[in-house]
Order: sequence, then C-alpha cells, then structure tokens
Amino acid sequence: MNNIICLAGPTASGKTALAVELAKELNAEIISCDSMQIYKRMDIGTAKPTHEEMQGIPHHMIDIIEPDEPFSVSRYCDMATPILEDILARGKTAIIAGGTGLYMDSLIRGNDFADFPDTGIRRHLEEELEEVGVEPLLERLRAIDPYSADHSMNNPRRIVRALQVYYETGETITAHNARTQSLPPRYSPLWLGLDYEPRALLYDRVNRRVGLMLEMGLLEEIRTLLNSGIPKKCTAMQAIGYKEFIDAMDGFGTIEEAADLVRQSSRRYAKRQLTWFRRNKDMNWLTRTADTTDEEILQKARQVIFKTDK
RNA sequence: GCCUCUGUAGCUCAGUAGGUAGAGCAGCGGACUGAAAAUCCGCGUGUCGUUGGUUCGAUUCCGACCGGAGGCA
Repeated sequence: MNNIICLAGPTASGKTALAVELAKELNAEIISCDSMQIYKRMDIGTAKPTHEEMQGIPHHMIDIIEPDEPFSVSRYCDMATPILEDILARGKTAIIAGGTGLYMDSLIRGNDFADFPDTGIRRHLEEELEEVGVEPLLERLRAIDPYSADHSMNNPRRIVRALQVYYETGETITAHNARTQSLPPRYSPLWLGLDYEPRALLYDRVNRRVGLMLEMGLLEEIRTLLNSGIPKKCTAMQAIGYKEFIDAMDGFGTIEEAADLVRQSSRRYAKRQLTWFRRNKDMNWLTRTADTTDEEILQKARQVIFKTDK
C-alpha cells in the first residue's frame, strides 16, 4: 500500500472527516495542507478541526504560526517535508489533506526554493505599482524575462512576484521554474479527490457552513484577533470569512450582506480549487451525489486505496 | 365581477417601426509553481406565459385563456 495519500477537494467537501476515518483504519497521521489553518487563533472561520473531530489522530501543520507572521509555499514545504519524512520513518502512513493545491503540489514535487532574505523589495514594488500602474512594471519584466511578461499580462500580482524573485535571487522566475520542473517529483502519492454532483450539493454545504460559523461565534473570534493587535491588512485577515466581516464591522454594509459575500466568495473559491485539482491526471475522484452516505464514500476510498496498491 | 398594468436568461430588467433577443448580478470554464481562502483570463446559458388568428415570416400586432400586481365595486 502506498504510504502517502493526498486527500484533496474544495472547501466544505468533507475532507477533514474522511481524513480522520481513513487515518484510523490505516494507522496514519494527518498533515494539513491549508494555507489558513496554519494560523493560530483562527479556528472558526478556517473550519479548523476541533480536538474532538481529530479523534486522537495526530494532525500536523495546524496552528503553527501567528496570524501576522509572513508565510509562503516555501515555508510550508520547509516545515512539512521533515514531518512527512518522520512519519514515513516511523513506518506510518501520511495523509496529506487539504484544499491548497499550490502547497500540496509543491510538497509532493519537492520544489526547491532558494533562500532569500526579506529585503523589502516586494513592498517597494507594490508602492510603485500603486503609483504608476502595471505598464511600467510589465515593461521592466519584459526586458529581463519576456516569457514571464507574456504570461502575466494583466496580473499585477504575478508581475510583482516575477520581478521580486529576479531581484532577490538573480534568477528569472522562468529559469527557476524550468529548473524545478525538470526534476522528477519527490513523492508518488495516491491521490484522492472529493467532489459533488451536481455542484449545487457542494454549494448548499458551503452556504450552510457560513451560517454555522456565525452561530459558533466567528464575529467574536475576529474581534478578539483585532483587539490583540492583528492588523486588518495582513494576509491572514484577507481570508474568506474574515475580510468581509471586518468590512461590515467597519460600517461597510450589514452583517447579513457580508455573510452573503462570504457565501459567494466561498463558492467561487471552491470552483477554483476544483479547477486546480482537475488538471491532476492521477486524481482518483470520489464523487458524491444527493444520496451518497459517509459510509459509502469511505468504502469508495478504501476500494481505490487497496485496488491501486496491491 | 369589471377596469388598468404586467409576464423576455437562475434573478432584476432592456429591446425588436414584424426578420427567433441583450445588459447587470448570479452562474459556468480556464490559468496558476516563493502572498494562493490570493491574483488574473474567457463564456449569455433563452419554448420571449399558453393557445388561436393576421402575415412569406409573430417574442413583437389582434383575440382568448392562465399566472402576478394594483384599482373600482
């Protein structure tokens, strides 16, 4: 049996519960792959598994940094790789579960990120972007890395990123990507993907969960974070379910309007996650319909796990 | 019961001097490799309420019916 299982799927698809059930049967530990559950004290809005839901299964890569700390896929890989190696060394199975496709793919492929110090170049570039717009930055990128410029057309975020990587490392992002992609993937996990058919089933779950988060005290959680000095503009506070309610608390719209926005953003996010995972040709999709039970989906997962590996 | 208004995309609505229709929102598809719950690109998805009539041709004009809103009783 493959001792690494990647369990992917959109938000609210039931990854957490399935991961725990599988872990119990396979004597596995879970490595969370979620760009927001890494933050401490952001529990309700990120749908972090509770102590109870974990059912004694070790969960890694949750609550590992403060909400105002900088984070990146590079740091994720740096921290998660040794944990994964340790689980395997102890003869156990690792279930990498989550919805952040970029992190999951990078961890599996063993992407090699050169260190670079935070020199503040990014902030500088962002200020420039603010003042003069995208065009001049795009032109500069075109001069050093035409390929990247052509593929970042209207995407300021990626233009800034490409320039930053070049200035910090001296290597263009195109060259860096080509180099890492030429390496064979570091691991060959079994891929499981959760999906729903029709889509409305998934969206119902997403919509319902937003209401549950409010009932569980999401607004109080946000207030506590802000009162403890977490800046509103840090990455963690840009998470869906946080930024919208912060705006409402600041007087831009009502809580109910914000909840509608959260539901909408979550639906769009779920769709983007599916787009990301769909291009993975190794994915074994576990698709649920209206009458699929939890037990049936677990059974499907077992079938894939044991059929593929024997 | 009578009168008036109204029925076009999932929603709110525009439009066609008669030649099978288009905006916003919602939605759908895609990209993504050092912020990724981020950022960006693309796409109208339609028995024009139903049914007769006039017409070469009706979503458009006329009638009836059905649904909705308001008014008079």
